[in-house]
Amino acid sequence: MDIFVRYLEKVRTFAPEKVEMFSKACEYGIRASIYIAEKSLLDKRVSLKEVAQAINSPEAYTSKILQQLSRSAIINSDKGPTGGFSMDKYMLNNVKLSMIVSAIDGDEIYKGCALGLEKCNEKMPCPLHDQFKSIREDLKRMLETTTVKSLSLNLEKGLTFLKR
Amino acid sequence: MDIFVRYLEKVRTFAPEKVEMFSKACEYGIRASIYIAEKSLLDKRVSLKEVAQAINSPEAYTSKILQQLSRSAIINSDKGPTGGFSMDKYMLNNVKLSMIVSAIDGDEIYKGCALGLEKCNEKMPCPLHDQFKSIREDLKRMLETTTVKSLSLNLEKGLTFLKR
DNA sequence: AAAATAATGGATATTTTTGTCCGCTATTTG
DNA sequence: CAAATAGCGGACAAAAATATCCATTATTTT
Repeated sequence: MDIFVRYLEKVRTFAPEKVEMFSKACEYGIRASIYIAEKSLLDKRVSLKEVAQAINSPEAYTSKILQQLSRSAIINSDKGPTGGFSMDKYMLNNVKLSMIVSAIDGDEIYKGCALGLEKCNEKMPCPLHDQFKSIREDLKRMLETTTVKSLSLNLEKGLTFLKR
Repeated sequence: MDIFVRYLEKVRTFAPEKVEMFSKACEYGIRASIYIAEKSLLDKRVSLKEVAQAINSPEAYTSKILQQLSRSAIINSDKGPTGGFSMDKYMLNNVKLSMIVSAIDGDEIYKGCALGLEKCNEKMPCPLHDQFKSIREDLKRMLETTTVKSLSLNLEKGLTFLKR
């Protein structure tokens, strides 16, 4: 058994430790947005510290991501005492997940080739082009139709969770 | 215009440059497997150099990935002159994409939580749990049902491409 | 048996992503 | 207008992914 474990450890020395759908930055960005939206529904601003605690993320790194979302006009940020992050009524009703993802990760996940080929298209498809077509389209449609508001409402109702 | 370009450059200094579905290692691994399978259908072994050229990947890095696939018993490797990589008849008929992906990237893409939460499940779902359910299932099903052989046949027919 | 060939394994280097630190700026409150 | 608060921006640090180098091992050919 011990030998087996060591073997497996050795086997994975060069390969990625974890591969997920979005980057960590994007995961934090989505979680933070949902939390900020939830509080904005109650007309509350939230500080960086509060956000980081609520979504269990590193504070300084989260700060960078919120800056990015703020520059992308998805959230508002205000300095000084009583300052913090918020989402205005218009954004609350209109921000889709796709906007957050493209502000942080870009559009590669559902636009790029699954095998990383630069020139992969209908005329010159990679071997997985057809197989991925519907999956990418579904992902795209889902991100473009899901509003942050709807997600924050479920969160507020205690139906979903942002931590751990 | 110049100012605009500089602004955009600055804005993305902290975020990922590119986020794709699979790791680079896995992309190379899938492409290499399809190429090796194509040649194995003609009872030909291929060298590392030939593989790297065919799929346009860094040779030394590709070597590591082929080692991993070899250790995972997905491909065979033989040393010495006339040596190289190949896939035996049994593997040719049975290897699914899912086997290559889990040998390199693991199962996180379709098993893990889209928002990176460790304990995300039906009882305690993240805000995107339901939205991602069918997408992850579709991805899983596709990877588990697509054979490398079928992909290599399309490649041989000139219907698909592995480069650029 | 020697030479040539091709993969292997370990060490190391580079690049990207993730994460931290800290002085600065803007805003509010007293 | 001074003090306190909270985000901003730039530099820096750590960790992970990607990539390279080279000596060694196994195999085949001569």
